[in-house]
Amino acid sequence: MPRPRSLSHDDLAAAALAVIDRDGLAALSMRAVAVELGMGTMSLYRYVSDREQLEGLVVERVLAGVDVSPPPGSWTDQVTALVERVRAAVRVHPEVVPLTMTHRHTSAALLRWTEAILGVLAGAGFTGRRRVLALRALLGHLVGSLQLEHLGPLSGAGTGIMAGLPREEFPLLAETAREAREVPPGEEFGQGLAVLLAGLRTFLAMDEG
Amino acid sequence: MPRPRSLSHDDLAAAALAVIDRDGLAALSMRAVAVELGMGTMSLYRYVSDREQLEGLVVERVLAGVDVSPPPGSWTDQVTALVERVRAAVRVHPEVVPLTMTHRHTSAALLRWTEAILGVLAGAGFTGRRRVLALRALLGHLVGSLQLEHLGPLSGAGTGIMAGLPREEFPLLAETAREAREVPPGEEFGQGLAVLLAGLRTFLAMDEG
DNA sequence: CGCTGTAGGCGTGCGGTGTACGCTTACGAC
DNA sequence: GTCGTAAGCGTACACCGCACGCCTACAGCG
Repeated sequence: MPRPRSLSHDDLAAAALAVIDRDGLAALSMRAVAVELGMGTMSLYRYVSDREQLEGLVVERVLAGVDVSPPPGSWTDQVTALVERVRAAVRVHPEVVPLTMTHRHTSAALLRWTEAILGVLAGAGFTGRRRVLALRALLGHLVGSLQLEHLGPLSGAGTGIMAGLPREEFPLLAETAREAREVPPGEEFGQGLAVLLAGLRTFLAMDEG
Repeated sequence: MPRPRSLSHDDLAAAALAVIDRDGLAALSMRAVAVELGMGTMSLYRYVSDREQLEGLVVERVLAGVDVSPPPGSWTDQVTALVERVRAAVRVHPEVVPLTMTHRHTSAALLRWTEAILGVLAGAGFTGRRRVLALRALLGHLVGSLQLEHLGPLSGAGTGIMAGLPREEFPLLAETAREAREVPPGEEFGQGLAVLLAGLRTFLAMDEG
């Protein structure tokens, strides 16, 4: 009976995401989001109990569009597609990567995605503890790659520094870093995933044979 | 000729680490470290130009003790040992995990470690781009596993929530989460690494054959 | 011994953060 | 038209990193 809400949770998330995309994750603050929405800072707390919860809404918004239906193909193709879709969704907003780490376990979208991955793994013959470890390994690769790519891409400054390291002390590192500068992020991620899947396939074969 | 320094960089790092271990990473502040050292907040800036640099010192201290000499054995055994040593060093101070992510590329200890890993990979026959991708995959697994373990261990609350999910909507997730609660973190990490190494081995064989 | 210059240590203050609390005000139902 | 509820906001507090300037302990020198 009192006045109706003028904003939805998704409006909040969109405003926060706009701040992040424009000014970076460090610029995300309750005040900044309030300005973005044209309202007072404390008004946000009518919709959200916490900065924490607002961050969760942002993550949810980023991940909400991910299609969790496995495409036709082998189980490795299906896993690859599902993992690549998450990566693609996150890469559109690189600055939210740290948030996806923190709020990983509260995202409904990610729960649905995990269920889909588990479905593929189960269909491939992974059961019990093997399935737990397979999921965890895939998740580890996804998280690790996103993190590495975000705060130290192969083409970035860190690699440049390594490439210029004294060759007598770090011969391999210097050479490898020079090589690394020419590896595009997509290939890095994809090949790493392929290695992991090859390993999982041998484990599966061990189990069956 | 003026009065001598009364603190070393390592003293600062030790004090900061004490704060982190006692009160958590969120409690790390220049003021808290100063209190820990029994001095004024601004005195810290005689030793350190920045909070950023102080964090770097903490990471360096945590990683400094890691032995980078590969043990005898196969190349996979050597890689496993080196990776496990970093994991062991970081696990002593779980709260610094996020810092190790951020300051990864500025740590001298980690550079030496990377050089050692590359030495093992080179000895095993990895060259050029293959070596880049192998290193990156290993680093991805290390980072991802540390991150996952830190903010969502299999035995933690998140897994418990998943285990209690509605079975009609998330049948596999609920079942897998129940199974996951009994997987110790060490096994999770070790098996994931084993899978990755199995994959790398097949890639190496492909290259040779 | 006393002087002197360097650099260690510290106090204050500024602009930022998240958010607790209480007020005003718009609105739907009677 | 009146009333109750909840939306929206202003103020205030405790915390943060850090710029700036002051005071002072000390090593080297005459």
